[in-house]
Amino acid sequence: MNSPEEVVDFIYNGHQRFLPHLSIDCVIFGYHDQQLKILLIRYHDQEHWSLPGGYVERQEGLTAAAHRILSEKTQLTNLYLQQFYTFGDSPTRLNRIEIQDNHNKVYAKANVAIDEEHWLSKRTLSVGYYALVDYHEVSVTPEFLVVDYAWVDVNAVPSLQYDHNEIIDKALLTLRSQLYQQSVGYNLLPEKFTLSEIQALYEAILGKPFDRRNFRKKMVALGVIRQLDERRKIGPHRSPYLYDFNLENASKLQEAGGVIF
Amino acid sequence: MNSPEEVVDFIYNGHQRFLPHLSIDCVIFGYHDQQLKILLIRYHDQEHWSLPGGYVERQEGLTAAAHRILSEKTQLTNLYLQQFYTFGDSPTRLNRIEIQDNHNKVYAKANVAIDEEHWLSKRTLSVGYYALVDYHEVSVTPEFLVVDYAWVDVNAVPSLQYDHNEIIDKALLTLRSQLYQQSVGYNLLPEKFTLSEIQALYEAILGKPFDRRNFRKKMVALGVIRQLDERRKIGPHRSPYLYDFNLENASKLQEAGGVIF
DNA sequence: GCAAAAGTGTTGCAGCTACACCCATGG
DNA sequence: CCATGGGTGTAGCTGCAACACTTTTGC
Repeated sequence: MNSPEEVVDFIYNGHQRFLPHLSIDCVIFGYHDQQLKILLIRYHDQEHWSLPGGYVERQEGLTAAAHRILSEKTQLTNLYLQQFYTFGDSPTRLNRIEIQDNHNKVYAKANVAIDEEHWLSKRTLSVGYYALVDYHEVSVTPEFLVVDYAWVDVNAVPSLQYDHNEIIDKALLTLRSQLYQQSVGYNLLPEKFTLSEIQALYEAILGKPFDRRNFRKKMVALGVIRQLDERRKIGPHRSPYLYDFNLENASKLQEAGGVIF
Repeated sequence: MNSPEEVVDFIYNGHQRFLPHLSIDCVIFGYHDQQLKILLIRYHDQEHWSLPGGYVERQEGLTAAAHRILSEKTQLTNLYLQQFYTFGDSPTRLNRIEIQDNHNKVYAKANVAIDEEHWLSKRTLSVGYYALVDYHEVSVTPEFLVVDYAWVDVNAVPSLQYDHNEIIDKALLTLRSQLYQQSVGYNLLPEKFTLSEIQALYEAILGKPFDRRNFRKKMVALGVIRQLDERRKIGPHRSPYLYDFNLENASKLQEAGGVIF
């Protein structure tokens, strides 16, 4: 929604296009500067930041909706996207007055107001998806109601709107637990990378350091990555080997994963 | 809904009480006769069986709704209940005609019909919860529209309505992957049990046999169970020791679980 | 005494952790 | 030649899998 007209249309006609009472919230992970970051946005006249999100069209699959919303926000398609939980317990989700109030502050920018019977004033459940994106390829779409966006370190997330902090916590837990089953890094790193790079990524995600030698052995033994016959020049140091992801093996890991015995 | 009057009231006034477009489906696992079973129900004039489910009240938390629905169906409270996925992709969920048609067959028993604008004819997303219940304590409530119910072995689930087979598959995967983190067995076994009993349960859930000695070592080492200073008489055989669950340890396992490194 | 179930211990292997020294490169 | 980062191997430990014989009990 890039213009006041589109916002007004959304307010008055959105209920025909979208399902009420249900939204999708996206935890978009990007990796930059040795840090795992999350994309946050801030709506007009709102003190707290939010997760990017959207609504599901009436005849649209849930997964399709998540992909659409994400590509609307980041201009990226074909992302790694994973549903992790559906949130419907937080008291802030049930507080009509607060919800209506917040919406009205935001929509004031387009000179519209909603009353308590409006579909956007109602209680909303939210399906959480997390995405892994290449930080450098993201170009956040400037939306009319979004006055600011920022990539924040996962360890320094401010207090967010509604239950969005809880959503991020759960997303991180899920991401961590799936790190070795899915080829998570595939979407956060360039096609070819050095061992140090992927190790730094894993350290950022899991929040702890690893031993270089053991890390290499584990990743190669699991078949997650493959060493290439190629090195990269990196200034006044020895040239490190490049690696890439072994995607065939990843799908096998995925099938076997989860069940321990 | 135990009477035609309640059904009629639900049809005509349910939209005031419940959120539209959203349901909860429950995969209720019970354990009996060395088999892991699932509770299925069959609605009036429906060929296929279904999972028990229900709707979320407008001001009710999602988890609270799941508990309410489950206790309405089984008369049990305080169950182990776990959300595992939200389903909104299956084409059968988007096929209005089929949905309306099926509903009308069912509701014909109460002599009511719904048109395509009725809230129950609309596309519905479903939040999946799985529950673990003590098979013996369940007394399935006879509902007016439910003409039959059955406990079926997880390995012999018939073809179900909509995407309910997919829901069960995902529930089983989740249950299996959480087996050693959560004290899953706690809800499927009596308070005290023999090693053979819990081993048979784990074999039923994971679908493969284990070695008695290794199984005991693992369960005790993980701190999931504790051997008691008590035996049980079991006819013409040696009296086995009893065990119970070590719930304190379970919560620790849960925190550590998931993240591998 | 016999049939059925339960109790129990050891060995080998695989995979993880901990750990330190040398090499390559550019300035 | 030096500072920085990269490459590499081994030893010990833990945890898991494989495996068989003896004990208890009621009939």
